[in-house]
Amino acid sequence: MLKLSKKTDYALMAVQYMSSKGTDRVVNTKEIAEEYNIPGELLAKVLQKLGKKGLIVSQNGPKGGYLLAKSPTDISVLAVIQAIEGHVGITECYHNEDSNCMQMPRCNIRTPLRNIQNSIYGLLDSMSIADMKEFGSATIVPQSRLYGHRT
Amino acid sequence: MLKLSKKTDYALMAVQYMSSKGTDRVVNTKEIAEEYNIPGELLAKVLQKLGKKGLIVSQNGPKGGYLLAKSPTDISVLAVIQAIEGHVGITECYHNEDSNCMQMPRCNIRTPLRNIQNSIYGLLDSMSIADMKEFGSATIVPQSRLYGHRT
DNA sequence: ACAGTCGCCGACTAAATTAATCGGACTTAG
DNA sequence: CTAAGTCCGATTAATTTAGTCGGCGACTGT
Repeated sequence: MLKLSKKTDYALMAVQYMSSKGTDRVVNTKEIAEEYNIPGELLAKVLQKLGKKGLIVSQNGPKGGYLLAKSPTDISVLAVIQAIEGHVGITECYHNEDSNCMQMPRCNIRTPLRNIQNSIYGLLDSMSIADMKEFGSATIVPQSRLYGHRT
Repeated sequence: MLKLSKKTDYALMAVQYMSSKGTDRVVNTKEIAEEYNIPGELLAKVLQKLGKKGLIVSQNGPKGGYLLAKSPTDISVLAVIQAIEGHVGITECYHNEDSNCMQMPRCNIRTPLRNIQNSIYGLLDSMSIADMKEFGSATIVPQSRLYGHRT
């Protein structure tokens, strides 16, 4: 349905939150969960995934928690999404070799959809967490002229 | 998961198919279903939805079927997607008034995600069925420079 | 050294969405 | 008048997503 999952939302919120707290401050799961009314156990898993992907760094024990692994300008929205959702494909039948899609043989939409997908990838990759923060308060619309041949 | 539903895929395939058959030729559900190995009953509903939205025109009785309602250059990919999926929202908590999202009060990602969504909308709206056909055989990549400040 | 806080992990259940099927009505060319 | 088609709502099946549970391991402070 072309929608991000809740987990991904949570991931973006968390990363954004950490970003807002500075790069040095250790933040724990409970703190974020309470800030945004997110089920703690679920958020925990989300953060663990982000950790595994190297986007954030964990610190064990009491007073432990998480830190951003890099500068917010170096973490793309795409990276966060992919960390949680794995392969982000606009369609099943394209990149997935074992998708045994019945339409494969004659499919007439794969190539154009892949192009659309690539454009979306490009967009998501070009936006960093730092950018999100910026756009969050202001109302800048990063609308782009892409093809622009339709009205 | 940022993926189109099968129904939407079917819709795009069908419209594309009709487009390829010319604007005057009446095409029936079975024909398309067999061409692409799509469950007929399901495709039927998809086509009915496209009909209701005025993208295609139906013709009853034997030798009936469907026709594109307009030129393939005037049918955007977005229109087809929206005909099937209704409101295409990258996130729950934004446009939907009754989504009672628990994160609403402090959500720090709504605005930036809306901007991303708008960009995707723009992309999908700028691409027509006729464009898809073009990109289908060739391998043109309509990748765009959008922000371009990340490597 | 041990107790409490916190991350780590996998299995599980519940809920929601999507895919597909079924049954029957309406329309119309031949 | 009948067969080939669309039309439509209800239902079931399958898949995905959301959230829960229980136990383990790491670390800090006393």
